Amino acid sequence: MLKQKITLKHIAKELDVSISTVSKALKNSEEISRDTKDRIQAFAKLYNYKPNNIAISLKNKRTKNIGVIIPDIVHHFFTTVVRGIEKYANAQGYNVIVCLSDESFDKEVINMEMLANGSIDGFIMSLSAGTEKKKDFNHLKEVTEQGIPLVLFDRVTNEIRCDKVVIDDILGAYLATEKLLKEGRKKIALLTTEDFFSVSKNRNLGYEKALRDFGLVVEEKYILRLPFMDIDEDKISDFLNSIVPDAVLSVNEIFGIHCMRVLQRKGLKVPEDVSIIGFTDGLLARHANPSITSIAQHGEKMGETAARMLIERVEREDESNYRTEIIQPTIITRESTLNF
Amino acid sequence: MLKQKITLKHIAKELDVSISTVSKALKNSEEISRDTKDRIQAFAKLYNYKPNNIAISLKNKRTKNIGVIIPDIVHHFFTTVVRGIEKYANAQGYNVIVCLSDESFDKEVINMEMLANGSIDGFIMSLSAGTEKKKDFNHLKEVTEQGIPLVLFDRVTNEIRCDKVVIDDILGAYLATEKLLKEGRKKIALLTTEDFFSVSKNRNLGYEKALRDFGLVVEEKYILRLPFMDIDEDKISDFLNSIVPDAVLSVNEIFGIHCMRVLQRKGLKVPEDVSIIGFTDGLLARHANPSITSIAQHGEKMGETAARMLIERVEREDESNYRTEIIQPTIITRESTLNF
DNA sequence: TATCAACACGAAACCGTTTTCGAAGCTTTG
DNA sequence: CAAAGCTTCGAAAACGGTTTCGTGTTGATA
Repeated sequence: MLKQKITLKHIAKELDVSISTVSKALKNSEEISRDTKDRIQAFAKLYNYKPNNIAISLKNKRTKNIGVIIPDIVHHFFTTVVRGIEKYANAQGYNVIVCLSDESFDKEVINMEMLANGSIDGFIMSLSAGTEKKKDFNHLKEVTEQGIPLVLFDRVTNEIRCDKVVIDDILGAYLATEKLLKEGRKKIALLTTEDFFSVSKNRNLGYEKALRDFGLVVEEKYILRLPFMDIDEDKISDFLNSIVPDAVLSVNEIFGIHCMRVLQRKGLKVPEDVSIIGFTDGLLARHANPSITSIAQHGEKMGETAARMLIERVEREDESNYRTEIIQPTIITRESTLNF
Repeated sequence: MLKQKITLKHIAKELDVSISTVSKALKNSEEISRDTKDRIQAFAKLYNYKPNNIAISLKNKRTKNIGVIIPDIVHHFFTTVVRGIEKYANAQGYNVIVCLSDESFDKEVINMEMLANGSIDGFIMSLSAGTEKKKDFNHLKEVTEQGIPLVLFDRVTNEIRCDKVVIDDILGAYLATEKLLKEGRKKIALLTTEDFFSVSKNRNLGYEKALRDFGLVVEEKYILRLPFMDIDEDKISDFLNSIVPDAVLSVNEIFGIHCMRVLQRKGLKVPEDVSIIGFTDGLLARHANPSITSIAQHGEKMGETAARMLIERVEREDESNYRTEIIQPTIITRESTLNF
């Protein structure tokens, strides 16, 4: 009952030819006579022969696997990136091995080591919070020094020379802030995280730049820095008691939506009294009531781009001209802003 | 500059011993003298030797890779399952190769074939919508006949004999409906999809059973069947014009949250006028305003369970006693119900 | 001193392919 | 008719490991 996988050796023995002949016949080599090829190919089809991937990988030192290491998978943005990677990679005949670092430096290192010993042809990754805090990139350095191609996306570092894909976070925040300013908003609050995230830092910069460009000053009291991934409506509530903004820019979806909840409970109307724009065009923004105007990061495009850069490098195998592709964010207008 | 990966052969030549000696020394074999082992191990450590995964896979016909095929990754439930699989698998030294079927039968088949030729030790999958509609499971049959272990989760079929993990959807819907009834609700609407999804069908059954147990009749006019993955607030609005429910049970998060939006725009208050319970305890339910009472499907536990069942079977390699583990759903009480 | 076990190591097969090279057997050519 | 050239195939090495089995050396024992 257990149909054992058939190998070249089996076919060779059965048809009384050599393994090499079978191999060549199945590749339609000119070396083999029409007759023999027909016999072998028919037999192979009958028994549904498929070459063993592992053996092929060992032979040509190519696995056709891509290793993807992301901090978290229960996260809309990363999920869209993975989808983009998957689509492009699959179309090129590559498989995607996904590992989660769980925002931990140690897990990131372990995962890289697990995959770096032949399992994959290259890495696509976004740094864990732990790594960004620690600023230790030796595991990345080791991998690139071994000649394994690496593409960093979103959470990147200048310490490593490799291909990168980022979005222009400064521009994104600028666009958002500009839109709020053009609606006539003057007291624009910023909900952000601690600064060690490269993305948050850049978003803060864009916000500040827009304010200054419009002749306003950046006031620290309008900025609320919340701990990463911690949703504490009380802190937001306290913040909104200390100042009364007429608009809010949030560097992520979660902070934005909870800010809206707090505002609504204080009896304020969105967008009549307060406009809200949030980063990340995810499910929450789309389905909230009112739906939230967002800065789209185009994760799927980012994933596709990263996969394209990686596969190109894997197949060209040169190690020069590292590029950084910059994805342009766009603003998606929804109900949480005035939109005239 | 390009540090080539070092192999047993390199070490052997450098230290003037045989490859077998190196291999044994690195495994601390008793056969090799303390002296030689020390030399070899020191050298290996110095040059950071790591055995090549592919070679090992070829030798022991074990890849330590698990293939996961899911319909979509930008979907909170599947994402939590993947996380559960990843955690358990990683802890056991396995890697996870994720493939997306995109709800398409053809892609599901292609993905399985790509992985079935040696790349993985076993499959964990949830059927695509296309496959459930087509009722063609030959690709699954082929794989199991080859002796490749398979675990189905959530969207499963009776046609295939293998391990399965499902949640008790009937119970979940029953619990939800029961809660609404106990709140005194009498006119409970059901938002569901077409019947070919095994999950939706069971949820409908649970809803109907609860109504009957409480002496109510199931009225078709209280049931709205929406196309899969299509969010059309107008249809919901029309539905809510034709009947006036005092509670709504939605078989997924999206329908539920949009139903709430429509109700709110009609001036109805949730939960004062209408209670809402939705399946899938995802981001939307958690962060909505008001937050939505949900049936938690415990995706992470499901993933863990599936991974455990698969790895056990891979490592025991027997082919009997297929089990179906049933995850118990639980109700998570939030703001969209009365909760007394 | 001859015998034998223990020790330490190497040769070789094997996993399933690909690919180079050599060598038959046949046909063509001068 | 001999040399050359095709056609068609097989042997063997290679990828990087693991593992079985054999063997030479050493020291102990009778």
